[in-house]
Amino acid sequence: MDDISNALDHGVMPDEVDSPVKFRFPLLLRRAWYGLNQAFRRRIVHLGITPDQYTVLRNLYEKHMDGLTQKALTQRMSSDPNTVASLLERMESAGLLTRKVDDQDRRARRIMLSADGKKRFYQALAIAQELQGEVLGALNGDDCPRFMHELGILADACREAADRSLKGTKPS
Amino acid sequence: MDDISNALDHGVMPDEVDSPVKFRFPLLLRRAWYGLNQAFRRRIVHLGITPDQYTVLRNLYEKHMDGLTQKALTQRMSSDPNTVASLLERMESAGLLTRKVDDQDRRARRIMLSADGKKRFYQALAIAQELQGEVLGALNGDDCPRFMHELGILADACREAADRSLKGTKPS
DNA sequence: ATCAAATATTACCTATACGTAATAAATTTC
DNA sequence: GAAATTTATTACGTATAGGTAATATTTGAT
Repeated sequence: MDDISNALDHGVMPDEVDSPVKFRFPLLLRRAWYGLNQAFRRRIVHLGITPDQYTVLRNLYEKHMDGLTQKALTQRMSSDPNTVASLLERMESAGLLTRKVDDQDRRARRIMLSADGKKRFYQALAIAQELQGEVLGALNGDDCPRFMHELGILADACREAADRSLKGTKPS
Repeated sequence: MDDISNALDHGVMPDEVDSPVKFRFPLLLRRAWYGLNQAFRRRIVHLGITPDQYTVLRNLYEKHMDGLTQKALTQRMSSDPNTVASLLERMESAGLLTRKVDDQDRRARRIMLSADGKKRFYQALAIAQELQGEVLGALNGDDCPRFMHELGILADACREAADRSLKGTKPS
């Protein structure tokens, strides 16, 4: 252990030298994600919903005819069943949506947008689009599609790494 | 209100048409961030630390001579004073670091890495670098620097939007 | 020097993230 | 076709995000 310790102590500051702060993926991702969320949260607080709740509303809106099960919503949100369950519980109490046992599969709950949820979604949608415009405006318009494509590749790589890390540490 | 409702109801599915899921910045960011965190969390759980705690350790390590105040750490982590306070409280209890009143400013607390914190940081660092390699490997090596540069621009834009959203909604 | 304004942190609260275990219903197996 | 397995959800616990208010200190203005 002291070998490593000593080596690093008077050696390089790992990743501080070969990857300056401005180019570290995790740091940049963190900054972007928290910044975007904070901005959005502050702009929709008067609507009585949070960024995550907006994400739920949006997913439900895009499937407003037949709704979604919690499982399906969990996947679309890149989230977790436990998180989604308590999130939906709060949203149901707030009257934003309804939950009823699914007809085909009585284990599942089918979630549906309420009229009030729909109304609040519309208001938040306009704010979200305005914010998205402000943020993406910082990037050269021509670079945007390629950037999003590459971010998608990295996002998939992250998810795959997470899945691999579940069972035998790294079963390839 | 029904105007908007009707317009959207048989009009386009906003952003579902003009921005397919695979190109929505917030969705991709969310997927990448949660995926990366989950992967890292699962790989370091045996060290008894979380991804956020690793971020603290790393920041302290890079300043291991004189430590950091909570305020400084908060900024470097793109985080929040409240969050950092409770995070450090847990880490101090776990023996990963020490907190003592700052000599120059007795309002502030100076945080310093403990020997054990340093040891666990080294172990997590190797895992972090391995993971980073796996994820970034999905991207063409030549595209990486430009991508990081653009992500940095967007991250800054997100933070600025958050700051603007604090006071008068959008004071420019 | 003294009182007001700014600042670092803590205390307390609600919303998430996510791990583990329990439950119930659907699916597979022998 | 009943038992074993898988799957959707809930229950419960710890960690983090971040808002508001209280506290202690430092700074700035008079």
